[in-house]
Formats: sequence, C-alpha cells, structure tokens
Amino acid sequence: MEKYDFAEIEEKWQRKWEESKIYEVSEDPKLSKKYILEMFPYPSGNIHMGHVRNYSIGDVVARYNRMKGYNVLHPIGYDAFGMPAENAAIERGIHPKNWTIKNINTMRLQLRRLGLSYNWDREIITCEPDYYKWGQWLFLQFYKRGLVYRKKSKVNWCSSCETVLANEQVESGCCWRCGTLVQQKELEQWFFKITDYAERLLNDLDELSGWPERVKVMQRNWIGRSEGAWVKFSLKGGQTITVFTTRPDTLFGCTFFLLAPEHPLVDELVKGTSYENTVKEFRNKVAEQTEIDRTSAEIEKNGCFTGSYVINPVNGKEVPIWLADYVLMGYGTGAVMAVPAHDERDFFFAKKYNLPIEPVIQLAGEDFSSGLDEAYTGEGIMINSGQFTGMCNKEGIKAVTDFLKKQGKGEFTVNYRLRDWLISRQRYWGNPIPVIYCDKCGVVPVPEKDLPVILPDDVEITEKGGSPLAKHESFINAVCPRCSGPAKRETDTMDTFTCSSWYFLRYASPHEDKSPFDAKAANYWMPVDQYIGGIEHAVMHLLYSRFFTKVLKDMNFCEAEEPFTNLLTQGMVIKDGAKMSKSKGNVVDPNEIIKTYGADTARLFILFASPPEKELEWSDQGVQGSYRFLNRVWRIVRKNIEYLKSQDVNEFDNIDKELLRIVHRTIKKVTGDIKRFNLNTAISAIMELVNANYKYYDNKGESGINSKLLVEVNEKLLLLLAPFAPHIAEELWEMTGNAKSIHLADWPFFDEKLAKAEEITLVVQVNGKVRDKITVPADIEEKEMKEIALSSKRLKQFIQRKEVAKVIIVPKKLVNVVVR
RNA sequence: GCCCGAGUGGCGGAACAGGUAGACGCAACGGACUUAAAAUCCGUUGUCCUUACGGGCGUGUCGGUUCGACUCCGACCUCGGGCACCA
Repeated sequence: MEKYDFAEIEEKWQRKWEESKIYEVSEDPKLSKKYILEMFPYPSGNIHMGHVRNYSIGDVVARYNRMKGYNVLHPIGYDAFGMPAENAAIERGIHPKNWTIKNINTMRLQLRRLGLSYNWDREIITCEPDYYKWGQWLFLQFYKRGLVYRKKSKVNWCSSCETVLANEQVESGCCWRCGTLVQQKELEQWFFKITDYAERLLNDLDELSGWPERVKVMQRNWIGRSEGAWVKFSLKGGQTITVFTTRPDTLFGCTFFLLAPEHPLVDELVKGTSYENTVKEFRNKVAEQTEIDRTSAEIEKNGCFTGSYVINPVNGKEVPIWLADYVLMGYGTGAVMAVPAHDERDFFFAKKYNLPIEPVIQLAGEDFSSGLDEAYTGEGIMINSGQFTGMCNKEGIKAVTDFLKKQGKGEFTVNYRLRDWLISRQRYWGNPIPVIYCDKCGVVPVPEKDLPVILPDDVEITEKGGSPLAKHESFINAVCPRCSGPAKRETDTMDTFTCSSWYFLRYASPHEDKSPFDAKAANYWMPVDQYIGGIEHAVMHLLYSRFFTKVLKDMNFCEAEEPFTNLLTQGMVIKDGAKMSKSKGNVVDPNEIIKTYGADTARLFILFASPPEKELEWSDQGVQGSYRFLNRVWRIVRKNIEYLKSQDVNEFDNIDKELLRIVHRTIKKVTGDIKRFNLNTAISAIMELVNANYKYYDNKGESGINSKLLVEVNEKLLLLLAPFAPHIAEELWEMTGNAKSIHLADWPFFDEKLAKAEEITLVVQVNGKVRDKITVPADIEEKEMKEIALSSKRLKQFIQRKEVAKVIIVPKKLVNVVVR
C-alpha cells in the first residue's frame, strides 16, 4: 500500500482547486449566502502561527457552510499601508512599496500552501491606487457630511515614529506600536467626527448578540457614556465657564472650582496679577510630566490658586478657582466644580490645601456635620441645600438641573469619554489626505474627478525630519481647484485604520471602478456573517469599522447598520508559556511544519490543541500526534477500499450496527461542535470514529466484513474530515471513486434512530455515590430501572440495615438510592 | 482601585440542560511484529490503601443549596486581560 505522500497530494489539489476555481462565487439571489471573513493580514514578511490559526478556523467555517449549501464569500487581502514598510526602507534601503509587494507575494504563496478556500480573484491590496482612491473618496464624502474637520490641538506624539497617534493607539502612555513614551504636541490635524456616532455605537452593541460579551464591554467602556448636566459658573467680569457634572445634586457643596492646567482661560485670569508667576511655574511643572505620571491614580494631587473666583449659580457664593493636575483638558470641558465632601479626589485636594469641606448629602440616621473622614459618594438626603434640603438626592439631580435650566444656567446632558478620531499621520506610506491649501481659498478638497491623489514613488525616506512627502516638490505644489492659483497639497497621510474600516465592503465587488463598492453586491453579501480575528482589535479596528458602516448606511450606500453579525476572537499561540516572539526565541515557523508534516497536519493540530477562543500552547509532539492520526486515516480508508473489493456481505450484525451507530453519532457530534466552534472536540470525535473503525476489524477478524457499512464509513468519515484536512480528504475521496470534489459535496445528515444506542449503562448510586453500573436495554422503563438497581448485588453492602428513604430516577440514565 | 475571563491527571484539554469527572491527544509503561531499530497494531495509565475482591480521597481554598455540584450561591486565593484621576 502506498504511503501518505502529503507533499504530492497537497500540491496536486491546490493546483486543481485553483484551475477549476471551485471556491469562486458570485451573487445569486436564489441561494442563501454566508460571508465568512478573517481579519486580513499586515504583510510583514511571512505568515506566523497566529495567522495559521486565524485562517484555519475561518476555513473550517467557510468549508462547512459551503458543504451545507450556502453561497459562501470567503475572501482575503492585505492591509498593506503602515509603518513597518517605512522602517524596512530606513533599515535596509528597500522602497516601502517594493518591500510590501515582495512580502505579499511571499505570504500569498504561504497562504495557498495552507489550502485555504479563498475567493482568490477578490484579493484586495490597500496600497494599490484602485483601492486607496476610494478611501480618499470616502474622506471627501465624510467631509461633505461634516464628519471631517481640521483642528489645532494637543495631540499624542510618538517621537520614535515621528507621527501622531489616535487616543486608542496610546497604551498606558506609550505608543501602541513601538512602546515609546507619548508626548503632547500642538499640531493642526484632521479628525473624523466619530463622537457624532457615540450614542449609536453604544446602543447598537445591545443588538450584537453574536459578539463576545467582553468585546462589547470593552467598547462600552471606551465610549464611556455618562449622564449628568452642564452647569454655567460666572466669573466676576461677566464671563462664564461651563462644567460637566454627574452630580448636580451636590452643587451646594461646591467649595472650590478647578481648571485643567492647560485650560485656555488661565492666562487671562492671572495676567498681571501676583499669581501669574506661581501659576506659570505650576503649569510648566505639569507640562513636564509624562502622560504616565499625569494619569497614574496613585500619584498625589497637586494644585495652585489662581486668585480668581466664580459664582456658584445655586447659592451665589464665591468659590476660588484653582488649577489641579488631575483635571484633564480632554474630558468634559476641562473645568470641574469641586465638591470635596462627596468626591474622593476633591476630598484629598481639599485636605491638602486646607479648603472647606461642606457635606450636602447625608445618609439617613447619620450625622455628617461634625466632619468627614473620607468623601461620601453614596446616596442620601440633601442637607444645607436651600430649597432642596430634605429631598432625596436622586430627585435632587433632576430638581437642581431643572432649576438651573429655568435660569439658563444648566441643562441635562450626556458626556462621552470617546474622543474624535485623529486620522492625520506624518508618514509617507499611507493614503494621502485629498486636500489642497490655497492662500486665497483656504482649505479646498480635491475634486472627485482628480482622485486618486497618487502617492509618489520617488521619495527619499529618512529616519528623521517628518514626512518625506513634505519634501517632494512636485507632490506638494498643486493648482487650487477653485481659483487655479498656486497651492500646496496636504502632506499627511491617513491612519491605516481608515483602510481597514471598509475593506469588507470592497470584497463584495473588488473590481468596481465607479464607486467604492457596488451597492447591490454589498447588500447581497453584507453583513459579514462570521468575522474572526484577534482580541487586540476589540476597540480600534472593530469600533472604526462599525463607525464607517453606519456612516455609509446614512449615505444610503449600504443597508447594513452593523458590519459583523457574529464575531469570534481567537486566542494567542504561545510556546513555553509565552507569546511567540523573535526576542524570546520561541518562534515556530509554519513553513517548517508544512514542509515536514504538510498543511493538513498543521491545520489539524492547531485546531485540535485548544478551543479557538483560548490560548494555544504549541507542542511539537502534539503535531506528530496529528500527523500520526492522518496516517491512520489514510491507512484505514485504504484498507476499507481493499475490503470493499473482496467482500460483499450486506447483513448487519451487532458489531456492524455498533460501528454504524458511531458513524451517525459522530456526524451529530461534529455538526453540533462546528456550529459552536468547538473544533477541538469535533476533531476528537472524528478520531474516535477512526479508532472504532480499527476496532471493527479487530472484533470481526478477517471474515464477515460488511461492505455496505464500509462504503458508509468511508464516505461519512471523509466528509466530516474535509473542512479540517481538505487535501487528504479530497485525495481519499477521489480514491473511493468520486469524480466531483468533496468540497462541493453535501454535508452528511445523521439518522437520530441509528445514532441511538440499543443498550445503555445504567448508573446506580447510593447517596449520590456511584456503586454499580449495569448494562440495560435503551428503552428501559423507570419502573424496571428501579427494580434492576435495587436488586444489584453490589448495592447490598451499602443499603443493608439501612432505611431506603427515597429513590431518584433519571430516565434512561441513573438511579440514586437515598438511605438513612 | 473598578470591570471581565480562567483555575480539572505528568502535559494540551473533555464533560452541551445539576446526573458515570478525566473523552480525544501527548508523554510514560507493557505486549505483538522485527535479527534489531523505526514505523505500525493491541493494551495499561488521577491518587492513596489492599495480594486480590474491593474501598477511601479527588475539578484553586473554605462554607452553603441539593438525593446528587467541575457545573448553582456566598466569601477568599492565584493567574490572565481590559480600563485606570472620566468630574
């Protein structure tokens, strides 16, 4: 018998699948669709185990659904813009474009070797003009809708990447990519107004029942909705400062007023006063602090008096204005009404600077008038609050706000932690922002007919000195589209997350050249039925994609409100307890595994070793186990074929029936497991079927092999295996005499009656402890169960000389005898 | 600090709806085949006591509910992740 030659088999079928285009699809209204998508890779050079895991999981889902008769869209592409390409250019002198294209070519080949069932003709490469053109076009549409604006603001600056970062890209004060401490820098930048969609992005999370709860929680936290009121405080000169508060009920307890050190009003307040110097000093000190120091909750709060006062709108009291380092310019209005009695931070601050603490909420039955040891942040009855005294504070929130509203000094409002999305990047390798600056006309968007703004190839990429585009004369110099006068082009490029925020729509019609995507095709395929990728994209990519989809829906470009109906976040691949990384030297190269054992083994192991959501510990021995299993499959199927030729027994004896039962039980188990993504147990069920097939020969000896049964076993086994190990299943499928691809065959049905055992094991317990196991007919009645259980010899020693208090019967399963 | 998630053999992991804990795989050990090895096939394998029959104990810890708890409830411990002065 010939050996399982995985190299030959895999090469053969990858070629055949490609030639016959069996995975290509088109919109067909008669067929139900499934859109299965894995997050497209960044072309960093080679695929790694994380990719193998991600794409193997997706491929099982795609192949399974295809066999279930769905019209399956399963595309792949490359998220091709980004910093590593520029770094490679700096380090190795390769042009980012050439580096990227070279990597894509390598990775495409590696993905093909995995035997993934992609619609290869829909490949998207985001750095190609026919893709990024539409990214620019979308920018212009967003601009028209007022969702894009330019603003000079303090931005997160990574000095190593020499570019700004969105808030989401700052991880505990450091750059998400390189880990450098993020600094603040004042720059004129472009923003997407994602905050306009904050409410919808938050509320619609409730509709996403197919998303993991923790991803939704992370997005909810990120959006950070809080209900409260804005309150206007007036300055002596008649000017007003507005604050946001969630506790208008504590307004009478406001004994001082805080501004963020960066607040623009501060200069005006202290100019020419005796406080000017100390305030300046304080502001400089805060400015020197890193983002980490500034935001660490443990650090002691610092402040500084400005010499000015504001009027509390509810009681007319003058309260001093202080600067405090814990007040953030980026949240609310950068100004805070401080209520030390009922806010922990304000309490510490008041203690430190000896400011008055006046309780205005009191817990029933307690007396706060003698002073507090700590801030009381709970609920209670309002005291010392003028006309509101005696009110429960919950009512107070409403009553005080209504009161302020009548005076025009306050109003209910909702505040979000979510900030607008800063998309400007001072980098070369990205999508150029399609805007022109004209001295006469100001900011002028590039007309749609002039798109795309081509990213020039002939640039010099250097480590320092900002964007190379800014030094590219023929790129910068443009003609103003409005007045035809000389003008300058914007040299910033867009955050690469803009490219990945709509690629899933482009896959519906990747060659469309009149619009970003064909609406009819998009409406047929969207939303993505199953999206699969890493948890690290829980906030950024997934939130941005939801935002884009909602805007596009509002533009009537697509019907989908949400892009991804179901989301699966796969766990990391680790080795020796740590994430695989070059610096730790624990990287396993997928290519080596494929070379040694084949793609089917690699896929099978990675799916078998752990459920998709969990971490996966890599094990070289485990890989051998998977390889061994595929060899077992190879041998037993071939043996079955041999026996088919020589045997023609068709009668089913008990041994035959038992194997047939396992076949059907396995179909049931594997089908259910794939639906729930328990791919590891699906594979173990297939292994059990194979083991049973071996055992069958043992039990039968050489005679009486049932040929009709073996046909069934071979067929069902291969069909079940096909999504997991597509090449070997296809090869053996052909050997069993099938002309059509197994991957276009129908997923098997199981017969519930055949799957049921004729005999079951009756478990007999005494006081919940297993004391006997008795084989009984499957259709046993409860009465019989009780009789058989009580007459068990093994039970005797446990129930004699004791009173049987109760007998609990779980039908067709268990009898528990309760004795005293 | 707050919010999630997870703790099961030597290891990766099963147990879907409270009902046989440890499926399947790895490793280990034994047997068959072989001149031998590899490969393969067949077994054993939670732990303790017992020659055996059999029994005790066992799902991070402590308690509770229940005839019965890996599963439900309460408290705690450890690990992983997210947020972290958000007014």
